[in-house]
Amino acid sequence: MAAGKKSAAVRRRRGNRRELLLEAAARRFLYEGYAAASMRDIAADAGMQAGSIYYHFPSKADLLAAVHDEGMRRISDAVLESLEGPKDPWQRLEAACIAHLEFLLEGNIVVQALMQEMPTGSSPIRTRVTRLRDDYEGIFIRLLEDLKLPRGVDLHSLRLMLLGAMNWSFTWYRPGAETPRRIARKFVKYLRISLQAS
Amino acid sequence: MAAGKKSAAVRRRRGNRRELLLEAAARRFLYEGYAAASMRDIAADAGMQAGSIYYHFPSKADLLAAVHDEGMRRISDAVLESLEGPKDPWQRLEAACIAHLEFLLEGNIVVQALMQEMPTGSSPIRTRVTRLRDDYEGIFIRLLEDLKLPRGVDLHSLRLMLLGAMNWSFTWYRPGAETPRRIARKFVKYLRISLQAS
DNA sequence: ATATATACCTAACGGTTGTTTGGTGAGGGG
DNA sequence: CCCCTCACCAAACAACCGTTAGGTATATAT
Repeated sequence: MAAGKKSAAVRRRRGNRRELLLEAAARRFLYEGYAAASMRDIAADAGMQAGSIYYHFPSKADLLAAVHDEGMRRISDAVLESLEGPKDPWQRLEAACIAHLEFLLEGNIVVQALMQEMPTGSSPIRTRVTRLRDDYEGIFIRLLEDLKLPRGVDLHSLRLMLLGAMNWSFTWYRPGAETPRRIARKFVKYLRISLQAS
Repeated sequence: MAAGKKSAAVRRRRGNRRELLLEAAARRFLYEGYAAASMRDIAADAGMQAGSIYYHFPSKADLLAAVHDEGMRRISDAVLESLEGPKDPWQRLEAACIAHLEFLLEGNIVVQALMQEMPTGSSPIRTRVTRLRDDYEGIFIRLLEDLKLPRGVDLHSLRLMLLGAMNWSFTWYRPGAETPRRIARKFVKYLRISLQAS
């Protein structure tokens, strides 16, 4: 069909520019924060005018939401892909943590922007982003369940502890020192020693 | 001396208003973020005009720095005070973690404002705040050293893991559920099982 | 060749921002 | 009584903000 062909070509062009905009926005949001990042600066980084952003996104808040959506999608894909290889439950947890930290600390800027700022207030945007985050963390809940830990171990607190330690590393990580892979391995090792002993 | 008497009275008046301003600023910074919080709103919360802030602080950035200074001072005092009782190293660590989490999750708004936003860029303000933070975390390094853990345990990573897990709890903690005290106890318990077993 | 949709640009709008300036009443010291 | 410092107020400043309206070049469809 000619109609389908055209549609695909148009989508490609639109998508390219849109993605450029998304990355520019992510970078500004990450380094300056949402409120301090101006639409004019974001547009300039993407090589366009401020008003042109509104062809792609209806508002600044929607732009932030789009960055969050895309970031969550990318890190989710990466973690799920890392789980395709290993079969042993502890190896699977380790693989997921490595993927999580590598994407968070060295991966795409869109993923890193997730750490800087949640959409504030109680807007519908915030609730949707929160749900995306919960879905993602659900992956780790299932991984912890598969470990068949002794009863009495609180999987809820455990997940919060592990993800908290990893996410906070975003605030102190510096590229020269320890790799994300080694950090992830260490955190999992500590937990493993702990919980197998009990 | 009459001069000394007057000076004290003046200082008291000045200090009271300044502190009110500091708490108003902390609340706005916490709930809206630094950039989104306007000097007019902060001033209104403290019952004064926007311009009057500049009698107490030379700029908005300095106001943020003052909030950080005060917050770090308060949580440091609280943690150090919690260490005056217990003698056993593990009990001391637990006491410090409880004090840390209680102040962070339920304590004064000035302390909570610490979690929202670090001063951005590479300004001298940021470096000073970073040093304050390092000093504070030094308390925990010393507590971990006192545990006399088996060699091979990386105290550096351990501190980052423990503090990371605790600090990140700020993002998911909700007042109705588990208390900060119980959360802190759980985190320390996990570590304790882990490291004594190895 | 004409029509149409896409992907922008230019220019402007009203509002808000951090900050400055000049003034002012209260209250204690001499 | 005067004076002076403290702790503010009122008003304005230029700059910048998110957003909108209207125009336009390009590429495709007919």
